[in-house]
This record gives sequence, C-alpha cells and structure tokens, in this order.
Amino acid sequence: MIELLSEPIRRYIRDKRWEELRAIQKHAIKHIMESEKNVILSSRTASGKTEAAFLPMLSKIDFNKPGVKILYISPLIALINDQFNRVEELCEYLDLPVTKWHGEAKKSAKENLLKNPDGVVLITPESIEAMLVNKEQNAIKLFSSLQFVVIDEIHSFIGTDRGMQLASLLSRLSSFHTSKFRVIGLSATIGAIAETKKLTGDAEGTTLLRDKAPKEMEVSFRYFKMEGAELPIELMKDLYLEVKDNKVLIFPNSRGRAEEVSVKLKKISDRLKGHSYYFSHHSSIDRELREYIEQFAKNNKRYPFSISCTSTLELGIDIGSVEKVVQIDAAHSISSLIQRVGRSGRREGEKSSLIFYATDQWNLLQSLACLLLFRDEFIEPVLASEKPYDILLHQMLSIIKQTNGRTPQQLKKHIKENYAFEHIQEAEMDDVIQTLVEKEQLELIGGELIVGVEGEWTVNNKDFYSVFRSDPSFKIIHHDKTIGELPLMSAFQIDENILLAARIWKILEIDYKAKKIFVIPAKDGKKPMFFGTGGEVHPKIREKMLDVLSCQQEYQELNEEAAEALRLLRLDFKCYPITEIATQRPLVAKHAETIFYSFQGTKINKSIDFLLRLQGITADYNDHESSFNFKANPAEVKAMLKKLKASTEHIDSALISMLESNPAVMEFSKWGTLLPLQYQLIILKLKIYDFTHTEIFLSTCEFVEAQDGSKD
DNA sequence: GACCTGCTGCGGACTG
Repeated sequence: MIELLSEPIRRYIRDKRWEELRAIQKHAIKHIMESEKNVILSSRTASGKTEAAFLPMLSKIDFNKPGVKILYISPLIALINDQFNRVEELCEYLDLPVTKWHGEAKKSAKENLLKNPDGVVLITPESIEAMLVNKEQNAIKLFSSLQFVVIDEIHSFIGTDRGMQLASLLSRLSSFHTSKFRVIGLSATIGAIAETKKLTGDAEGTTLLRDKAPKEMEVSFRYFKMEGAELPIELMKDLYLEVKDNKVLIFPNSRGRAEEVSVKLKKISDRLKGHSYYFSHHSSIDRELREYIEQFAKNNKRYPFSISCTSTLELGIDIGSVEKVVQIDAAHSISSLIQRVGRSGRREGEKSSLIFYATDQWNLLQSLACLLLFRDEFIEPVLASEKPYDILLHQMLSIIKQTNGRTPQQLKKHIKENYAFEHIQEAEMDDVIQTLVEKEQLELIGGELIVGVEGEWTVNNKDFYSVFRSDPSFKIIHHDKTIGELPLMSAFQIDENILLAARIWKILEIDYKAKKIFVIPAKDGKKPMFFGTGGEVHPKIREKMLDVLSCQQEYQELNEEAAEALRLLRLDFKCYPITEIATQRPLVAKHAETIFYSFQGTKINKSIDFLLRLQGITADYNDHESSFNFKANPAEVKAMLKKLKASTEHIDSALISMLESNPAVMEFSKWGTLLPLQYQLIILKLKIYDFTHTEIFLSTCEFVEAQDGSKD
C-alpha cells in the first residue's frame, strides 16, 4: 500500500519506523488515492485515523493550485491544538504550512496565512461562520480552491443543530469553487450511516470504511444503595480501593456529582496518606486548570491519578494511558458509553477495563441494558431534521450580512442551492423571511433585504456565530485566580460553601455587577447546584431493560450485591409475565394506586405525560423508572390510556397555546424563538416529543396485570 | 434526571 504514497510521505513512514500500517490506514490509502469519492473513516480511538486521512491526502494534493489545500474542521479547540503538532510534523516533509484558525489562535499566524494562502488550516465551524459573515473576501482568498475538507469526530455533528450549520457552511464554501472538494470524515462511532454520508453533501458519492475489530474488555458491576442525596460512604471506600493505584477516569454523569466524588476521594486519600492526584474536569472549571489536568494525565508516566469528569473527557484529545474507566450510574446513551470505554487500554494489546457502580435498582438495570446493547453493537440512530427552520433563519441572517444585502429572490436562490435545506419549500422560506422583516431582524429597502434595526444587535454580537445557547454565569475567584464559572442562581450566599475543582470553598463576597464570586478554601461543603434539562433515553434501552427484567439470565459481571438487587427487582415484576417485549407492559396495582410502566424512551414518555395533562388526568410521571403513577384502579387506568389515543387531534392547538403562554418552552433552540409559532410547533414536536410513535405504542400496547391476584 | 461545544472588531491601556 505504501507504494501508492508520494516519496516524502514514504520517507515520513520510514523515519517513524512503523513496522506495519494499521488496517484502517491501508484501506484509507487505497480509497483516497485510487478514487475521487468522499470517505468516512470509522475505527476505534487511537487507531491512527488522522494519519489514515493525511498520508494519502498529502500524497494526492496538487501543489500547483493556489490557496489552502486542506481544511480540517474540528468540534473542539482543544482537539485542534492537539492535532496541530501531529499534522505539522507530517507537513514538514512537504514544506507545507499548517495554520490554526480559531478564536484563541494567534492573530499573527492568521495574518501570515492571508499574505500567503497555502497548506493546511485547522478550524472550527464557528470560525468559518465568522469569516463568512465578517470577511467574505478572506474566505474566498483562502478557501476557493480547497482540495480536501476533513471533518474530525464527525459523529458529534450528526443529528445536531451544529451539524446542520456545518452542512450549510460547507455548501456556502463550495459556492466559491469551480471544482469540487472531497470530504473525509473521521469517527470512532458511527450510529447513523446514512445521515453521516448526507453531511458531506453527496451521500451517493461517499464511501464508509469501517474497522470493527473489537477491543477486549473486562466489566464488573457493583451495587451500593443510595439513601439520601449523597453517595454512600461504602461506595466511596470501595471506589477508593479500586482507583488508588491506577490511572482512572470516573464518569458520574453530572458536574455536581463529579465534584462530590473527587472531594470525597481526596479526603479518604489524605487520611490514608495516599497520593493527591484527584481532579475534577468539567465545563464549569476554568480552562487553564482543565488544560493543566489534561497535560498532567498525558505527560505523567509514573503516578496514578483519578479524574472525575463529565463528557468533557469523552471526545477529543488523547489523554494517554488510562487503565480503568468507572461509570457511576447509567450513562445516558450507548454512543457515550462507547466513547468512555474507548478512553482506557488504548495501547495495542491492552484490555479496556470498565466498572459500573449503581446506586439504585433502576440504574443497575439501565446500566446492564446499555452494556448488553453495546455488545450487540447497537448505537442510537440519530435522525437529522429535514426541516431545520431555526438553522435556516440563522443562515439567512448570516447570508444577508455576508453579502451586504440581497433581493428575496437572490436569498432564496442561495438557500435552494444549499443542501442543508433541500427539503424546505419556497413558501416556507417566504414565511421565515417575512417573520424576520416583521421582527426588524431584516429590512426590505428598494427591493433588497438588508440587516434590520434589531438585526444589527443580533449579527454584530459575538454570540451570533454559534447555534447553541450559552447561559450567563459567575466567575469564581480565589486570590485573583479564576477557578471556574458557575451558572447564575439566587442560591449563592455569603459564608456558604461550594465544591469546585475538587476543593471546598467558602463564599466571601459576591459582586453581582461584575458577576464575580470571591472565595477562600474551606473544610466542609455541599455540591454546587447545576440546572439541566434532563437526559433523553432511547426507547431501545428501555425495551432491553424490560427484556432483562423478564428473563432469567444470570450475568457473570454482577457482584453479589448487584445480583441480589436484580433478583429483588425481578421478584417485584414476577407476577406480571411478559412474553412480548415489544407490546406488553406491566400495570401494577398497589393499594389505591396503579403504576403503569411504559418502558419507553423519554420522548414518548413526555408525550404520554402531555396527553394525560391535556385530558386533565393527574399521574405522577417518573422517567427514571419510566413509570406513571395513577390514583385509580387498573380498569380505570386502562380506559384512560386507551382514550389518550383519541385525543391526539387536539395536540397542535394545545402545544400552540403552551408556546403562547410560556415562550421559555422554546429556549432549547437558540434561533427557534424568532420563528413563527407554526414552525416553533414543528421543531418542538420533533425535538422534545414523539407523538407518532406514542400513538403507535398506545394502540398496540397490551396491559399485563398481576397473575396470582395476591398483589393488592 | 444531563452533558458539551464556540466567538468579531474596535478602542484604549499597557508592556517591552
């Protein structure tokens, strides 16, 4: 395969003394060198995907064409900085310049590139947006003869607003071109092949190359029942013994819990004279501090460490030799579990090691279901929206600013040529333009649309370039040093203690105007509170949970306490015999109450909850257990649930009045709040609810009641 | 019962 590569690249491989190319690299070289198609490369983390893409790309590019040759797009700045060194080392063999272009990159480097556009540019989607909006000329100068576009961690864009924005940006970049650039996508997990291919703009012209070679994995489950709000001390002691001599990542699912874990481990370690390398890593921790932790984990070979983190350490930079991954309570998705497991045993021949801690029966069941689906190679399928009206609105504003004004016809022509919006009709574009004019985001003057009075505020704000929302927060400061940022909330009080960056702090002073909180170290404290919107669990996970509950299979990975917890939960459901996992659901009568276990995904549960409220029926809905608790007998509950199906025709008007009375409902979509109500409705029904599958579920659902009749 | 991501241009003060 090496003979296909250019001489300088072969020299690079010789100098690196690689004995052999990896499987994904061989395939990538063949496909990139010998065809003109787009390519998606999928193989597990640390399998050399970056080289798999760059070795053949750099062999194939035409050096005689002017401008930047390869545009590498990454979802994270940290990843750009990490990849820069690898790509630069490779490009030195070709005398090809490599430039970082993101918000924190040096301005001088960007100016150099503009003077002499060439080589490889590493960029974020938001920086592309900013360049198009503010300096279209720069974008033309740099990017009008691109030969390759690389999208790293491509799965993180699929099915998201940011992915739609990226598709639109690629389409806008390609309009500067006379010839086509090829797209190369890189990922460790591909759950939605068709959607991933679509992101390139040419699904048919895209080949997926996948190396599925599995990694050996050791798994164990532990069970420690949590009473109250804090993790059980027994769990912490067990966890301490597990982590004290190893390099470990701990995923406890929330920032508050991450702080609780690192503070408590540190305390135990202090008492037992263990090491002190216990850290927390999440978005509220100051960037410099996070980088220090990443560098420590990456460069240190000798010392054990434990980093208690959120999804900040799921993607991106290689933090080196992690020996164990600990998951406390169920991960919210399989794809996230895959990324987390992939963080350990990254060296060739090393095993991955994964320990699950569950703090209640339902979390145990969900974790087990996730592991089984993971082994079945199931990944949540993600569907990109065919009608991303909110992203359309944002891109319309962006195009008008970029072009200094366009007639409505010209604007619509841009949109029609943009593959991100291929399913949106002209009449729908007219509606969005009209609402932008009504809200003075745009203004129609002399037949031309320009940025309106309100629009000036929108497009000239630095928050314009992203499609995701960011909330205001307070800086936490100790001795002029920023430790991190916490979301704005009234609960902050002087003398109160908070946990942040694996330490306890006492609040000295709050400066509301400057949004700063001054702190000093303290001895004891509580978790910081964070606000979230609630996780979304896929229906397949819930179905698997019901499957595990209904069968008699025993699992080697469960320790004694975990096995006992599962046995007891199975016992609770023993008299509700389920044989059809797809349709049968338990209806549990208890005293004067009846509990309906839907074993459905979060969207369907939310839809059922909404329909119940619409009927004026009160039921206590708990997504964690996927249950609805009614103050009624089973016969009444059955009748109520069957009747729900009939109420679906009133959904739209009910949702519209909800949007009218409470516009905050739409805040999950940054640009959606500017849309006309009927379009807000469509986005709401797609992103938060799923009435279509709810209706199917309710009409096929068979309620299973207690068989022995002994349950009252 | 959630998590994460990104950022221009300009004026003015300051540093070497």
